[in-house]
Amino acid sequence: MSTSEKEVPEEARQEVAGAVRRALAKHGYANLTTSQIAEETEKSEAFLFYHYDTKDDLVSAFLEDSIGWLDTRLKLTTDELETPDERLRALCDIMLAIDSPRAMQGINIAVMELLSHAPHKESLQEPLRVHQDYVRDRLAEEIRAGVEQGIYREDVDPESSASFLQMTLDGSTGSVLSLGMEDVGEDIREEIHAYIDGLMVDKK
Amino acid sequence: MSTSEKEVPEEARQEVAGAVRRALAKHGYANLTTSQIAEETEKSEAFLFYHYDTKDDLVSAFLEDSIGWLDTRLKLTTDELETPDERLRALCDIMLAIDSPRAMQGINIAVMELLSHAPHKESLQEPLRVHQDYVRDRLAEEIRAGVEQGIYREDVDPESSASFLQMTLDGSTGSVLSLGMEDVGEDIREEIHAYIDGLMVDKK
DNA sequence: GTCTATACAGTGATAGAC
DNA sequence: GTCTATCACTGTATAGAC
Repeated sequence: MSTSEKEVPEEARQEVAGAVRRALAKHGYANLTTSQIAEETEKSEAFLFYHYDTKDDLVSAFLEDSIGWLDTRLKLTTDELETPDERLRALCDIMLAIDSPRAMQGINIAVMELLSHAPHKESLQEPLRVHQDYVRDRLAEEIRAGVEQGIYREDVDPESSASFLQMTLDGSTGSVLSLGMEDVGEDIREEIHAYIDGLMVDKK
Repeated sequence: MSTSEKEVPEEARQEVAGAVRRALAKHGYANLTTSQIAEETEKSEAFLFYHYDTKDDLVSAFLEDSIGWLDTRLKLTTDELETPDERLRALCDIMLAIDSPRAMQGINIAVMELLSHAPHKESLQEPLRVHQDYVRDRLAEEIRAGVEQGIYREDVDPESSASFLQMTLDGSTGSVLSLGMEDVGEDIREEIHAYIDGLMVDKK
């Protein structure tokens, strides 16, 4: 981390993170340039390099901001739900970016893209791992609560099921959103909810 | 497609496709340069531009070659299996790149990476869609056969289940392989096979 | 057909004025 | 702190020799 976090004022951080998000949405990571990021700002390109040392740092700033954003969004939604089952399904819906604001979709796609480039870019790995772990832990948390409350079967392993759900959600973001198959989205959602149904104790 | 396919001799196609695959595995798509591709060849950089018009065409050549490669590999494996259920599970294992040759893992990761950049690169979309459709159709085919033979439940929708499986396989490639969580791979495999178990008619 | 050499257009990052 | 101007460098693609 070439840019120490304390140095950058909150206002600039917000502006940069948003600009990177919009630039990523428009141009993708592979062709992302600092001048494109600057275009999404009211400021100039030099503004970016005054606050951050390198282009990598700009992307990292976006990633950290996204995790915070996601955190807030997930808390907001699940706080007003009663049962673990409702919360688990709501979490999946959010990650599927169904009925979500534009920014959420942008974040999901961008994270997916960065994820696929992580093997070749060390600086991306740690923040992405934090992001992935955070989501999986939230899923596992609700599944575990569901098991304890007798909603899900005793033999359900919260960790494995959470990983499985996350893979599917990631994959969905990757191919459904990326290739623009919007119509498949609803199908996938139903399949995911069917999978969750399968976790529940048989109600006869 | 700026480079007509007929023009390029088979020998050159093979050499280029392999070089792109190795270069992609080493450096990733975002930082891929034509000189890196040339380094994976016995030839020079100009050799590439003699046979192909643009860098994009080089990547497309790799994609088309990969689909052919995958096709052969899938046929080879499934041909020697008896039941749709065995074949479906074998297909999933291959896509998970478990016990697969290096080249297969490289292809999976590369396809994943290209997939995530597809929204921003029109030239990638069609070959990738072909690839995705091909895999999903193979999965759906076996599921449909399984339903017809009474192995899977009557109410299983082959298309939806195939999509769901594919999302999970893609997601697995994306995060498991990309972030280097090799140990999670076996867990995911078990969950996928458990999902397939869930498609089967209850044996009581 | 393949090479070496190079043209030409960006790109990330900096300098110095304000 | 933010700008304009600019630099050093890399990357794609081409020219011309062989």
